[in-house]
Amino acid sequence: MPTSLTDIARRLDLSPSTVSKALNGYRDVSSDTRELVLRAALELDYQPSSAARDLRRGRTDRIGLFLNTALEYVVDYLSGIIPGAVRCSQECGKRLLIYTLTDNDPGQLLQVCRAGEIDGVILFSTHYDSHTIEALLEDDFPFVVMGRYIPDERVSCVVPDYYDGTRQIMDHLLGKGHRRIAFMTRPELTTANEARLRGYLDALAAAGIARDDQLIVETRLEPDSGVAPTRRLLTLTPHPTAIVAAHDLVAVDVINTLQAADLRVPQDVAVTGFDGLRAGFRTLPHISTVQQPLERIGERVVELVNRRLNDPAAPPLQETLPVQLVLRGST
Amino acid sequence: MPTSLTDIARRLDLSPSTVSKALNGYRDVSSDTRELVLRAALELDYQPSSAARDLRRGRTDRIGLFLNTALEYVVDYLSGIIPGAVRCSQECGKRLLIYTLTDNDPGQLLQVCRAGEIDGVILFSTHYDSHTIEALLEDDFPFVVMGRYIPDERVSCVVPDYYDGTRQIMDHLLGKGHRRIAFMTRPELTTANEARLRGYLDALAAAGIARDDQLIVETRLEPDSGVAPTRRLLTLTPHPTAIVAAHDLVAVDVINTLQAADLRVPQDVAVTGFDGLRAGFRTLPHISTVQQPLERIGERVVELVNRRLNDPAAPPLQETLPVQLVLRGST
DNA sequence: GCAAGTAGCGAAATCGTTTTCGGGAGCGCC
DNA sequence: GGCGCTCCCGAAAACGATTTCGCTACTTGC
Repeated sequence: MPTSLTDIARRLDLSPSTVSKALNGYRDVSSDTRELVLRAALELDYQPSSAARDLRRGRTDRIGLFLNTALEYVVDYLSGIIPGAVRCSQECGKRLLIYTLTDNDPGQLLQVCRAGEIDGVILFSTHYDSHTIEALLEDDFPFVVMGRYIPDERVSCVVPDYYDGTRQIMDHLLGKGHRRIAFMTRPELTTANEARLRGYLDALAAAGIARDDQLIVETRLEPDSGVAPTRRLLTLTPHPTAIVAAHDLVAVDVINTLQAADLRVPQDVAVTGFDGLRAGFRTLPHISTVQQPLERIGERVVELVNRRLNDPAAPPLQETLPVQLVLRGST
Repeated sequence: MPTSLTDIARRLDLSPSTVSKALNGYRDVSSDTRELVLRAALELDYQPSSAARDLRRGRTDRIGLFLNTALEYVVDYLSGIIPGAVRCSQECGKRLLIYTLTDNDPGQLLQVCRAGEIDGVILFSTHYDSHTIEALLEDDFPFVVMGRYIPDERVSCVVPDYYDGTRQIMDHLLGKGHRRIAFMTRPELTTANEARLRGYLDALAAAGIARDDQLIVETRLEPDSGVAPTRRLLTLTPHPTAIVAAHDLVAVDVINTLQAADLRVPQDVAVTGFDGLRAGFRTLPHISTVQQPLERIGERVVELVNRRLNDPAAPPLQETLPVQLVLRGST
């Protein structure tokens, strides 16, 4: 049995109210008793029951982030996001919790929110779950979507500039003289993929290069998902001289596959990634990529949730954060 | 305002007690009213307030896992552990929460435990924090240590067989004819490192090879931490023909460094990893390693916490799980 | 017809806080 | 001496669930 507030009260022959007020910095308690209370609390390792306190105050000062554990990509990405999110939530006096979904069941997210386990939630699903979002809106529950643009002015989101990032990559490759540039996209029709594809096509058009659908291939988020598409690209004659991968983890597969086929990177084929994950350093050469401001995304996403918590009437915000081309060895 | 139990009671003209009993499967409520209650709960999207319920029941059905976000290694390792832990905790009717420590402050862990936010906790710190463990023992708070053997019969832990794994690696390398085998250890004096070192030395002794301290080098857990030690090993004449890395992420660095020095893996130098992380697939060749039963570790660790929750008198258990040598291209 | 049992429900206590309200003591001021 | 004020403190009502206990009405058994 942990020590409770009444334990301290009994020990000092005070009322629970006074003890509570002493601990919470109310002014109507003498500095002498405050001193006594604080000392006793320290001695007894007192920690207020979070359940009781949450119940009474009607809030938890906790923010949840839901994680789909199935995907390696998610973990790498999150490890970049979390430091910023944690720091920011601490500054806001909140705690960041990561919930692990079993079977990626979005129903659990709604359960947790409705049960009041958390005050707000950060959505980072790899699939756009419109039902969940609709339910959260209906419940008027604070949430922010991360890494995915949601075309709905009622929902806040923080996304990197996919379009600009892709154009920067393309301009870089075109500047190096590449003309046959392959593009790897993902099968899902998200606004992110759409923005990247648009960046690719616009850049080609601006350079006066005709679109060649054979050079546009799909990859998934699973491990080794970049291998097969790369092999397919190599069967083309002439094969592309540059491959724009959907993200860094795919780029790793691409480079490994190319090197296994005795092609040199970047001399024979240049490769680019996206996101700026740490995986980009795990190949030789290191991967040229578009660095997302991961920490900053983490910060902003928590800030937006927090803003909404402090002011329920705060209007939703849709933020696009600038990205940066990082040239390493693969181009 | 989410719907509460009394909302349902008012709507159906019942008492809160009856509604609660209907929802919780008590038998002293007619099937008719039960039906009504369940229907109403569904219609109103009712979810019991977790704070109120936790407070009244004196438990939360939540298990916490504390994460030090600073280290890449931790994230990779955890992504292997989590699926098993999540599945098992769901089967036990618990939820697994990941807490993010700010500044890796162990005080926060005690706060969370004492506040009753969770019923039990899984410890996975990269530093052995004896004060935290002592405090948890004193509070009689359920916890299990993961991936680290704690020489104290009062604490439960689940660890892979570091000694056997290292011996398997060594026997494999010795069988291939290697005689100059370098060993990378970590600076901390943990039982895990000690077991690995012992495995290395015992294997050498069994093969009648003299210990050479120049071949034993230290690495840290940070990115690129394998680069410098590898370079140092290459200055030796003759340089080692095999390098036993502390874990897979270091092995990646080792391989990259070797290849950058125009040495072929495994023809010129063989390399082994440890743990069986996904990073082992991100090099060419893939890394020969010792596969930890990651999912199983996740399962067991949750099971041990759960066992302790169901039976407070259950004696602590210290489990060593078998590991498996996985040969890929790097040896 | 009566005692005993059962089914179905509600009243009320409880978990440990927070917060409002009021009250007594002490003081200064006119 | 009365009035108003400040300073401390405690009583008590919440928050929303769970759970014990008791009550009524009805059935059953003899």
